[in-house]
Amino acid sequence: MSTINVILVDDHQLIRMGITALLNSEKDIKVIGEVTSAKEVVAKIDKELPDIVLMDISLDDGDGILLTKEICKKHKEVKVIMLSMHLKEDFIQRSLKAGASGYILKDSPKEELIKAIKEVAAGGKYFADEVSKVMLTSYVTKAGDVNGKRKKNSGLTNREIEIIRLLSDGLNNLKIADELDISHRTVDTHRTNIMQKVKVKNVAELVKYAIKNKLIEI
Amino acid sequence: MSTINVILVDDHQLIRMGITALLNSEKDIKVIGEVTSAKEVVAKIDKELPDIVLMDISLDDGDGILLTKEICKKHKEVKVIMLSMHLKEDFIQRSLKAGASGYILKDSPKEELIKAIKEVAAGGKYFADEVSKVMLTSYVTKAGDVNGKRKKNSGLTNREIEIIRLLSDGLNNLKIADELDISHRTVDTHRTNIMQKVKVKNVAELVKYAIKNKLIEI
DNA sequence: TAGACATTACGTGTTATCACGTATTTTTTT
DNA sequence: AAAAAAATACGTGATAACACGTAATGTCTA
Repeated sequence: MSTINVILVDDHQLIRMGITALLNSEKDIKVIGEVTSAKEVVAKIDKELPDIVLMDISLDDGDGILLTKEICKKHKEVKVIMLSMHLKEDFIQRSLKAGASGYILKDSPKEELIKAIKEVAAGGKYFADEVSKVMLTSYVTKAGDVNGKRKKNSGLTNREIEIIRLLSDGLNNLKIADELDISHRTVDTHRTNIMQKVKVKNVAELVKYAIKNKLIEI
Repeated sequence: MSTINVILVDDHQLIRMGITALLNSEKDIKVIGEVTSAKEVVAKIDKELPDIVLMDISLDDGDGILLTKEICKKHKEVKVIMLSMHLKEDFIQRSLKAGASGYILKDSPKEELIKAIKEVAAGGKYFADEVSKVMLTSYVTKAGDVNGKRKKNSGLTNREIEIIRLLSDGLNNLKIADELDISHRTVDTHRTNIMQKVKVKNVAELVKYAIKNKLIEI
């Protein structure tokens, strides 16, 4: 088996170092690049074309899920594995929808990370045990629509959820617009619609809603 | 110089691995134990009596700062260095008060960690550059006097906490003023002071701070 | 292919927030 | 009693949020 080239996206140096140290002890896997901020991710991947991207889900200056979406759309041969601190059903689902091939937790045993990389590099998918369990539970409880068509999300669209998460991160309309590459007026529209849908009247309540409904991590 | 014995307290395996890998490349430093939960910390330290404890500030099942206090009180020869994800003035000051000898960020360069350990093991103190800057800023802005008087005005006042609760409930300045029977300009002042103290720049971040610090419930 | 929904974007105006301040009064601590 | 801290309040100005709208595309699907 040829070497699996990995690019690591995480804004915490110690975590990057940990993973790198861990992966370098595997001879089949090579970390060919590390990226620390959302801004640099796409350019780096365009340039290096790795087999696997290990993507931290919560970057300081961006959103790992959005980046994943972009990457998967642009480079079909590049596989993305999400790295997350916590088990959040919403994150898992949105990661999958964005095109991620795996989802593992930062406190999973090291074997799991290596296994995940190998499996995904071989064209498969990999989810940590706990993640699979959450997915299953969710699948069961959401039964009633077999075709993966869930709608009961208080009627929030994907875009709206994205906006909520960025709002909750403390970004203002302009920064969100910048992040999503749309007009700030559009963000304003989304915000208005969101407020109406979830029946809140300001950001404070929206953040609490987002936390309550596990749209964001605290 | 004899070997510096380190115990590592962090609930995330990958971070523990990263730090261990990093430290083991230094011949003067040896990681003699890893602890993953708050419950086990004190017993482990009682038993091993390390030179240095690297303490994650936010453990899943406990509070790194409280543990630090306990350790420092019990074992004067054991030095604690805090490991934190973020620059929070409040955390820094509480850590110092608890007896920590250092405070570094998880995304600081690796040299910094090693330097910190050596410095603290030698009886000194070490703070990451950014941390020192926050401490200085705080010191300067809080001291309106030239005499270099020490104000350790770290915590939030009762009134400020009251305001945070109401803000987090989605009330605006006017409604809060009404609720507390004070002028809305006073609320504005409190809000400004709060934002400065906890180093956030808008309500979204403040709500998350409040939840994180258990000032409010969700 | 017509209809529904999602996403995009703008106009206009009011109100709130936030960032600078300064400053007095009350309460607590020394 | 003196000093420090907390709580009170105001001035000014820039920027952002919020509340109404309208409306053009894009996308999915019944």
